Amino acid sequence: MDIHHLKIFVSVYKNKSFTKASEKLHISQPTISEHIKNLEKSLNCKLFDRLGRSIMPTAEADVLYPKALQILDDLDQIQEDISAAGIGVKGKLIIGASTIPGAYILPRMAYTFKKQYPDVAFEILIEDSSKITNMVLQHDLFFGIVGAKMTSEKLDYEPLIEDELVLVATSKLLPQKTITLDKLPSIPFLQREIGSGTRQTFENFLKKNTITTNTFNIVATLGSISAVKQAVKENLGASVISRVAVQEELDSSILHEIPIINMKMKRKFYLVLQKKRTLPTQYAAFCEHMKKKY
Amino acid sequence: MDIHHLKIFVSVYKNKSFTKASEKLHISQPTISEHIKNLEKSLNCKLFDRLGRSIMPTAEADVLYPKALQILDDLDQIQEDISAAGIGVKGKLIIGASTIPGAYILPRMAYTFKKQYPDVAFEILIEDSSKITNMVLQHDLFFGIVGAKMTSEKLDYEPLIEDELVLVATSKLLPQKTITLDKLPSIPFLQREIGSGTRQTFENFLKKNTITTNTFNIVATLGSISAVKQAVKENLGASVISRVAVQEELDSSILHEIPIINMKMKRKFYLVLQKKRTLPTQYAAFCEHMKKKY
DNA sequence: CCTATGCATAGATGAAAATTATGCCCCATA
DNA sequence: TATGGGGCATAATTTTCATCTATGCATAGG
Repeated sequence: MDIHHLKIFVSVYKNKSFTKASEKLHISQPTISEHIKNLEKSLNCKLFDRLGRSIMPTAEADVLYPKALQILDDLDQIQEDISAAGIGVKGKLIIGASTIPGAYILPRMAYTFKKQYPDVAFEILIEDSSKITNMVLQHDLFFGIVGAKMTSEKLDYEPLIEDELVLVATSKLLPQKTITLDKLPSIPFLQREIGSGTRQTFENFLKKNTITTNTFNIVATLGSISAVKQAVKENLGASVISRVAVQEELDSSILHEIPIINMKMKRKFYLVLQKKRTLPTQYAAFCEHMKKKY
Repeated sequence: MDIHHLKIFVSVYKNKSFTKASEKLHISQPTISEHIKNLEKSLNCKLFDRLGRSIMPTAEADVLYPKALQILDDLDQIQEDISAAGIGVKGKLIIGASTIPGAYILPRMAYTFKKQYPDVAFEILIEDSSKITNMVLQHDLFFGIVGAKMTSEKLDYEPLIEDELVLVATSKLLPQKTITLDKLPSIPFLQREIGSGTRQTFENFLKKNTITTNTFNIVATLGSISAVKQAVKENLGASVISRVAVQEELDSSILHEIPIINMKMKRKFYLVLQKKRTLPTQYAAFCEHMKKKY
């Protein structure tokens, strides 16, 4: 049984005539005869009594007719639904991000995006960059926002946000306006745990200047940005933190930034997605939204 | 869009692979590729991202999948429904009948039939034979039960019931056991109105014996069988009535039958239906039921 | 880097769908 | 009762399209 059979059957039933149906459908009358015959065979019943000059639907045809109409309607509906599927920006957005973008960038983005498209819901998954990237590779995520690039032919990286690691402290602890690299070991320092992206990035910058944190005066090692921030505020020491994570404290002068002479620790966050993957509408829209904002 | 496309799409979606789908469906992999491509074109959207070694359904595919499943299920359901349509004897039976069968034969038939098949409902339409027959010819009725045959190539007549016109009266009015034809004019007689099948049949029998009712002693002309019966019971006269219509009164000796010497007024009732018309199950079953009973 | 796996493409083949031509049946009309 | 036209069925031919085999190209895993 085939859609075409049903269409022909419906037209014959409506027009109560093979010939009229053939005219309506712009196909020849023998074709109609043939298809009705096949449909009757496949359903194993007679659908129309051929009375010579006219035809009469049988009881089976009366049963079939509304069901056939239903199916044809459903099919049309599918076409519409599929076309409409892409129109509205709505649905869930599951977005992977590493710590900084997940905590300090995405929430703001999500907020402004949701104002524009209220029918979206966000789910932000915070994991380290490599885990996020792997999830994108395994199609567990449509995209992620990460600080580290992984070399893979399958992935597209789009630079999204400029960030910078800055040395911060209270002005009480470090009243000076600037500092030189060689003075760093002399100040009490708060660091993140091993594996933290911020710590890794920082140590990479140090390595370029052939320095390690071994010589540093480490007051404490803390497991999160907010723990470090809290400790800095309480004068336990200075620390190197993403600017975006301490922007608020810098603006309100709770903390202050001490530029390190001859050292800019810029870094970028990237949108990572699979080159060949088709993005659902809401993801594509959010992607545009983010690019526009920066 | 075609059922076949949907089947293939569903299999690909389920198996997350063109090749696996092709194996399941016992068709070649290029065929699958081709069909998915066509489906994508007809829906004007991408359904799967081809990632080289694997595929991923797009958002549109996620929308399509449950709908496609639904349609396929509905189609299967149709097959079943049509097959099942003929199994149960149920539904409405609209049956045309002339007066005698409509009043004295069909109700009993309907009663016994409904005991066997409780899910049927009867509607008995009482009109004269020619009107019933025309309704059958115009497909307003599947069949009728009539006393008069009409010559038409389109119709099938099946003899159903033997009936007989009998002279009845109370034993008080006509105590004799038999009567001769020539004595009829001497007894008070109740007749039906012109146009009544019973009167016509009776007069036809008289005509064969070169008699008319002109010489009869007509006490009254009455418009229905029950009116005639009532009048006979009240000793207004004798009358000629279908045996089936007075069987009860004869059995209980309220009336008695006076055979007319050398005169048998047998007649038949026929089931009339269109040769080429397919009967719905309940009609076919009722037809068999009636033939078995007589 | 090589091989196996999986989808796409091209060309060939065959089945099915559509068409034209025609026949038969029924009905209406003269 | 004969005749013509309308309507479905059948037959033979053409066209279309689904399917196949062979092959190419890309990717993932060893």
